[in-house]
Amino acid sequence: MRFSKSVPWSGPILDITQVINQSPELDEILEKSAKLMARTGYHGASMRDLARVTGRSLSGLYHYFQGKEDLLYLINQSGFSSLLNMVDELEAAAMGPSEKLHNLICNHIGYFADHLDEMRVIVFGTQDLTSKRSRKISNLKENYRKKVQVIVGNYITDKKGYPPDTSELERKTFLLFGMMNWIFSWYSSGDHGPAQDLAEDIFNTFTRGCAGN
Amino acid sequence: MRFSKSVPWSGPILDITQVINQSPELDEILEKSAKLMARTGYHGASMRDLARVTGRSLSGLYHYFQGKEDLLYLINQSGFSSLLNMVDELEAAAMGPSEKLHNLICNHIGYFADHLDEMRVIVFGTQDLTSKRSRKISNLKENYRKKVQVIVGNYITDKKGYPPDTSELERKTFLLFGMMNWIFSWYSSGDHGPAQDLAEDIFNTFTRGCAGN
DNA sequence: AATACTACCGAACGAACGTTCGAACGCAAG
DNA sequence: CTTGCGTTCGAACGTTCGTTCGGTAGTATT
Repeated sequence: MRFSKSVPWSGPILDITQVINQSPELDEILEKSAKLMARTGYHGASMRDLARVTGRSLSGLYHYFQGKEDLLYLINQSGFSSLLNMVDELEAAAMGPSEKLHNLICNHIGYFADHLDEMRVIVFGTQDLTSKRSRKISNLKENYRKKVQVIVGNYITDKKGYPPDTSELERKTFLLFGMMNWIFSWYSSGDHGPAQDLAEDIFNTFTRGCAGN
Repeated sequence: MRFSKSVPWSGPILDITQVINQSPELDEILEKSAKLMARTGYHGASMRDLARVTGRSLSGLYHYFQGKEDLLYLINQSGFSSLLNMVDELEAAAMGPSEKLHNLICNHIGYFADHLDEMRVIVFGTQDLTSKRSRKISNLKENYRKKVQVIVGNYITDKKGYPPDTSELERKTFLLFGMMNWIFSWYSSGDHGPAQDLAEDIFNTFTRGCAGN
């Protein structure tokens, strides 16, 4: 038990870094909530709306989490933890810099395309979380960004024979994130083909874009 | 007078396509509202919050517009109209395809960097507008996207000697928008240098990225 | 049969929301 | 001086918000 005061079953373990949502019901609630919040934003989706789309009663929802804000926190944490897990595996893998960058982009785009609604919620930001939680999510995000930046840096170093200066590397990494993350606003697999084709296009565009000085 | 029922001075002309905010007070309200909404989102900024940041009373605000939703509409309309005006001028200019694309990116990034808060509000979407107004903004956005796509298409055609197929062109255009628009989430002129340098970097990355097949 | 616990709900609470209304102010025209 | 108008405001309206509380089934354990 995590909470000294006895609570029915004390909700999800909110302080853990890993993605262990030990309840399929909560997972379903998170997914359907993200689907709604992706359209309306966090404040735009009321608890009554969330009760309706999850097929539950208003008060019944509170059995799975302690407050509305938990939903936003869990959606963000789940997303960034998954991305971090993927890049951690990639870090350890035996691969050339180019292949690593290619895999990174495929993983990122693949996850994004599979969790478009959650990613849309994440793009809207963490302003509505308590500052402590907002900082926690920001740390996850910054960790991920730095690991991606290392992979991009290794690629450029390998390609050009010398490392890029930090501000150029940082900027290029942000441009890559731009191409990848902006798909939240336009991509659907039905209209624009499979995610892997898109990942391929981004990889080609970015690597060729890094070609010159 | 625009409204049959006599109203003090009837608010802004909301149905016009151009950016004619005939009141500097309204402009100031829009700017300060965008600054707050960029952090909190539309629903996250209450009319009482907006009254505070604009230095006015709650009810006093209603002299300059008819409802909270007008603010969101006007911010969106102002942004897209400005972007459209710039690209319209560029369309008419006598310039080569490469120079046109270069100017387009400089204009877009320059406007974005100068109106970061407004652009952040715009990125959050028009879900909170009435469907009629939401459609109006979507039309402006789609118009802009198509004009940019034409310029990108002319550049690629000129560079490769033959036109790209539509789905490739559409995708490349979205990737360009990704690099440009994603700056809403990271760019500040203090930390990352002047906007024109950034525009240069995006132009180089994109054009080199279009080099291959 | 009694107990304990999980899962769930209807009803209600106080707070905050967007909006309205009547009244006041300053100032230029009659 | 009085009138009318653009501008601003405090107070209040009805609604919706997130959350809480008391209670009820159903199930497993004793």
